[in-house]
Amino acid sequence: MRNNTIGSLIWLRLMRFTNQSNQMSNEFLKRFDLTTAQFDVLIQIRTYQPLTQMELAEKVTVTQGGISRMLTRLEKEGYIVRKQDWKTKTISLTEKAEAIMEQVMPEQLAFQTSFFDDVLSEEEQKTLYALMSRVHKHSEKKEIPPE
Amino acid sequence: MRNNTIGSLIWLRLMRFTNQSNQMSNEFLKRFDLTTAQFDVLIQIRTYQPLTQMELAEKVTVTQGGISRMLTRLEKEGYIVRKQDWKTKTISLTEKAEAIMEQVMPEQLAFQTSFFDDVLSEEEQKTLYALMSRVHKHSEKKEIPPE
DNA sequence: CACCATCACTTGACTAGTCAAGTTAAAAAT
DNA sequence: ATTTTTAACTTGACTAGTCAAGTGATGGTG
Repeated sequence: MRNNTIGSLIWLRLMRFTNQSNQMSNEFLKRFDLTTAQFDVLIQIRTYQPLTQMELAEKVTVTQGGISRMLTRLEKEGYIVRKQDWKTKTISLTEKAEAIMEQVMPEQLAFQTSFFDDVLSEEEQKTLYALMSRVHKHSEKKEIPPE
Repeated sequence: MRNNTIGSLIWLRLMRFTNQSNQMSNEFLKRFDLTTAQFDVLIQIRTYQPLTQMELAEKVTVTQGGISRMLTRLEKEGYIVRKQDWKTKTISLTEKAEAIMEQVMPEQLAFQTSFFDDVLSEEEQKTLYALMSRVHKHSEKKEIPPE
């Protein structure tokens, strides 16, 4: 058996690229005292607030435990508030986070966009998006092969 | 300013997909008592052994510190050996790891490949690979915009 | 030959996440 | 009205990684 398929080459590229661009995004966001993961969570809260931890966890595809820890950090930094509301905790942004996001969002958008705008035409980007959408959607309903 | 560009949509898909498929890969590799990160490192060692930690770190795009920790774990599990050799540490696989890799490699290759083979034609996969290669290569020489 | 720089690696303090067991408060059942 | 169940969240023990300060052996220079 040969030890490479197109699929496995794509997989590797994808992993290395996301890893790399994630680090660069962290470096970029450092000027706002944010990490990529934090930005991602704050964006979701801003869009859907008020919401519960369960809902948020699902949106950012992290476990319950992961979101709990992340929110503890964000709360300590004064970006969000959680209030016990019935048996659920309702999350919303503070003024501080609201203000920061207003400033960061357009910059981060431009930063992300530049990874693609710099090297691909509009048409190519559409193709890439379409292909990745199909791959992603398929992966969501994929099952792990049995032992 | 609108809050989405094609680029940012691609970015999100890429992040979510790699995150998702990484978790699935971890689940898959559990039967061999390996994680995706460990498999990735072992593959590189197998291909280039004997090599130094610096070289390895670069191949898997992790920092010096990261590779040091990873190798400590792999050594504890008996997968690799490090021997002080001049002022460098030379890494190589143990028999145990060699045997496991022989078994895991084709399965993991098939697993990775299935993410794409299931939904894209050969032609589409080539297109996706070409586009991602360009994006990835560009990102490697990209600079973080100044403050 | 002693001293200092340098290179390869390690380590302490973090972020970010996983899983599984442990809380806690409201709902349902007896 | 007390007990049990359940849903939402937390936490302990890990993996995986970052950065920056700390080792330790090698090798050049005064």
